[in-house]
Amino acid sequence: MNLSEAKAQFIQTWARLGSEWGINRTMAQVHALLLVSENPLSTEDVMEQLSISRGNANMNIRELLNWNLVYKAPVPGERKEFFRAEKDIWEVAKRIARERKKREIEPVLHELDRLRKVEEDTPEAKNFIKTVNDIHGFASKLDRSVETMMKADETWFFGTLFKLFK
Amino acid sequence: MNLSEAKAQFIQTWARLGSEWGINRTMAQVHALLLVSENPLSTEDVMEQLSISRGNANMNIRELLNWNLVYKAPVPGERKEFFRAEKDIWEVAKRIARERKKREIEPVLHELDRLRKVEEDTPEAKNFIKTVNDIHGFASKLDRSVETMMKADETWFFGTLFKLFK
DNA sequence: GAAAACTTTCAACAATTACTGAAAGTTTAA
DNA sequence: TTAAACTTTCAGTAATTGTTGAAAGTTTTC
Repeated sequence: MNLSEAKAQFIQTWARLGSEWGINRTMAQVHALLLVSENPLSTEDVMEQLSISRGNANMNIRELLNWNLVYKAPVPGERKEFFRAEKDIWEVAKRIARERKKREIEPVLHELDRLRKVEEDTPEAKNFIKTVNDIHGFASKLDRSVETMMKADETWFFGTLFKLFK
Repeated sequence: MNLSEAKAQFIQTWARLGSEWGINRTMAQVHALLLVSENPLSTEDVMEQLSISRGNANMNIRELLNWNLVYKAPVPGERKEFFRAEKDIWEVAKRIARERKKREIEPVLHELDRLRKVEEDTPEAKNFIKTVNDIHGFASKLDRSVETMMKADETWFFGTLFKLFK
């Protein structure tokens, strides 16, 4: 297998994974493309290499900047903007975790907390509250674990995890 | 807030969370409905309570059975099938993790492994291989952690995790 | 063994989500 | 200050994904 073939397949794999986890297919493709590009790319490069429109490229690059997965990379002597991806995969994982936690988990935790306050005293209501409570408790433990992970260092994190799980 | 209102909102919240994580909205709704239902429900109950068609109800219930998140619950004297959800939230988490790991993570790991075998010796190829290697390594550590989690007990798991992260 | 009770399938349709491309907006340099 | 270089927006369109409902399939009962 040659390099450009392998790169193309990597982009596809990454895109499929992304879309299975609720991340826009094209955003994942752009991310993958930048991950495997030696040098920073411009919007036009991305458009060409993925055969997508200017608007689409722009939107997805912007979104990747929001997620902090991609940086602007000024190229001396060029007026155009260039972009490069964060390549430290532990950083990437932490940033994705941070973003999804903030956008998706925290609102749910808040909502569940609200739902615990059902004002009925029937056995049925008690049962409902128990279910919601259980989920809330679990989700906040998970939330706190992610929080901690985000402050930790990869080697330490997995190292300790593995010793633990021996 | 009264109970039926709260249940309806719980179903909505669960459905939103599901769709943000790549799970079909209706499947999540059905799951949520069964989670907050005292007694097992029949396909017809689900159809009515969520205003969905027979085909749709059937498909999503079947899928939930595949994920092991829902059981058939024979009701004595009834010919119809009834269903109830697994309510132990730690079990639910493990089963979702198991299913997604199997369906989505493992194929990616396998694919990444294949991509490491680029047959070129340029610096560019070396760089590509490094990126793929890093991701592969990270993903398999994660994979193994999930594996371990699935064998563990909730109290022990979070207990140890928290002591660790003190 | 046939009809009633129930479950599953699937082609047509509907809803949702993503993309395009042209126009508007912004920045830069002379 | 203006025109060139570049970026962003967004209404219309396309692609994808999910749903319906009627027909086919299956199981149970008598």
